[in-house]
Amino acid sequence: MSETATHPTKVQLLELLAAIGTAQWREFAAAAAQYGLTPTQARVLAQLDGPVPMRGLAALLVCDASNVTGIVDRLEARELVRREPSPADRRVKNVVATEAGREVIRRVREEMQAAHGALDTLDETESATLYALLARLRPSMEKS
Amino acid sequence: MSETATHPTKVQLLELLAAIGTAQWREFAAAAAQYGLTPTQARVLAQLDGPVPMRGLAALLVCDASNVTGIVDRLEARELVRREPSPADRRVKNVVATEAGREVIRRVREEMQAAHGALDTLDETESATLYALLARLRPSMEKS
DNA sequence: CCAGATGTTTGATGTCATCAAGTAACTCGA
DNA sequence: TCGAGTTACTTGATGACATCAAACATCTGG
Repeated sequence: MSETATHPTKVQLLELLAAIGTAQWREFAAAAAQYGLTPTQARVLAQLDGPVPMRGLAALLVCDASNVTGIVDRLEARELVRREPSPADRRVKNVVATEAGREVIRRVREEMQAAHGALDTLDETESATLYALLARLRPSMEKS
Repeated sequence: MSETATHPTKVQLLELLAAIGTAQWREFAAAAAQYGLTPTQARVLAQLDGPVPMRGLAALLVCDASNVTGIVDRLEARELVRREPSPADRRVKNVVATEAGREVIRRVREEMQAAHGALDTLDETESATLYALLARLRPSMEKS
């Protein structure tokens, strides 16, 4: 392990971010799996605070709309989600989490937090600093 | 938008980390796609500094060994990778990046760095601080 | 030397991803 | 108002990943 605590290179920072990112993704996948969900299904469920049209889910997941059909089909088959027609636009189907769906995603979230005990070792100043620095890395998502 | 810059909650930090993680993953996927690689293929290629047995790749990817067979098949079909028998153990096949494979992954890495201009806005003190804080979040990955 | 463990592949199956095409419904201008 | 164009969703074809179970060759230890 190298001694670069004082001046990490850009590459080192990128790699560290990537390592943390994949670790977190695996934790999320594991938590979802405990409830028989794929990561993608859990991700969809997590977006459903209110009714969301299929098209909106595709935008959130950054994927083709036709993909969402199948994902919601599987969630619906397990009664975690419901399609209901939009009153405003008969083309649109709004996806809504059922009570069971909300319960499942609530538990997944709980486990994610429990898994991250490391965050508890940061004091308030440190977490504020970390948050501020990370916020500057958050992409605004301009076009390429 | 809430006013919690001074004291972000654990949940907010987790969400910010997740947002950055998925953004980075998408950038990686986009960079890989420019060379006709799937994210997984690029990830495998990135691991191949030296010869790595199939089993080792499965461990790095945290997936079933049988999965690696197909991934390496596709990379090998495009001459980005080669299987060579291990001299030490005739069961083992070592995967090695070809010259073309090394070149491709080098370019993917370059684009990743270019994409992250945001990192350049951190001065040395800031990046050192960020690195130190993130390092404390890096999981040691004990068993469950 | 033989029983068990290990490394790789194959085959079956399921989920996620794309694209192309089709249907229904909305919108807007002529 | 009517019709062309856009939008929302689904279906079908195809391909990459992911798992598991099973087969096979090879190593390893007693």
